[in-house]
Amino acid sequence: MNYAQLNLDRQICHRLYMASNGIARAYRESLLELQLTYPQYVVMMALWEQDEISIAELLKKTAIDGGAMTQILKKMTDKALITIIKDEQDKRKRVVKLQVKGNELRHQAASIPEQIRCKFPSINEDKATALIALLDLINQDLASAE
Amino acid sequence: MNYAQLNLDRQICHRLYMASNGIARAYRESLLELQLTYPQYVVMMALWEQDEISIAELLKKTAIDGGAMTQILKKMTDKALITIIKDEQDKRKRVVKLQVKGNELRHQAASIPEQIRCKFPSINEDKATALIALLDLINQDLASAE
DNA sequence: GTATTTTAATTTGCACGCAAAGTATTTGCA
DNA sequence: TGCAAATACTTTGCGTGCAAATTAAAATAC
Repeated sequence: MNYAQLNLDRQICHRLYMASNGIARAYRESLLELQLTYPQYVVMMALWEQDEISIAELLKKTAIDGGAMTQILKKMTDKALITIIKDEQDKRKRVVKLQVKGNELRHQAASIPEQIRCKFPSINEDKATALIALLDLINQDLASAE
Repeated sequence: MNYAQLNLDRQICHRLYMASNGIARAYRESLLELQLTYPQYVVMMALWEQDEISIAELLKKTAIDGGAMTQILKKMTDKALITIIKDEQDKRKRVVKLQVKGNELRHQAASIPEQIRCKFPSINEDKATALIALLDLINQDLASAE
């Protein structure tokens, strides 16, 4: 039996695992001053792009797990960053809305992307573009497999 | 204030987040029949490559968190895949050793890499090579930042 | 017009990832 | 020699990802 593939196999997925965890760690440091975790930051980014969207839309935009989202939104509500409004048209839906504090946080967050970029000096614009294209292929394969 | 970067920023890291979670999900399905989680599978792969290594070496090879490793090894010990031996030279160290059942599992695992590869038809050999090179840059940047 | 199915969201239980604190043991240095 | 620092691991508490079960409301079927 040929076991060589068991090594090859680890090449992409394990590197992806390390990179994903590592980047989340890199964010953690910068996000500490915003009192946000990385997934909470992703939710904020989604809301800064488009406010007052339903939880279902937020799940689609962020690719965060539904069960986790409930907890994440609860904590963000506790921090007075957002409020959750019942949709009167469709009573199953709930709409997430930024609070004043949530909008203000955007100013503080503005420097984060640059801080993160500095931590990856090897990734110039061309490499970033190439990496994005490759990751999109993976994510498309994943999406079409569902 | 320019908020455009908040979108750009998400491009790489969020795609990486989705890809990493998605690939782990893809493995979960195949690993179900082996009764292994993905991190447990990574530990097995490391041991199949080199048996009887210390926990510290295993941590280095797998990039798994130390606290998590203790729990993972405990579960793998319960499943009789491995045993943990005290190092007589250095009593702080513990050595992980495959049991018969752990070695046998290698046969079943041999088909996993091919199963996973089939789930990513867009990633041919060239693209895999390119992706690996880019991820290595990210991981190097992360490593040198510590 | 009621029953079935689908959709939206929450809850639960488990497995990590992570930081920080704790416990041994060993190393190194004064 | 003795004591502080480093190393190897474990423990704890929290946040999240995930699957599966649950609840509620809307859409669809019949």
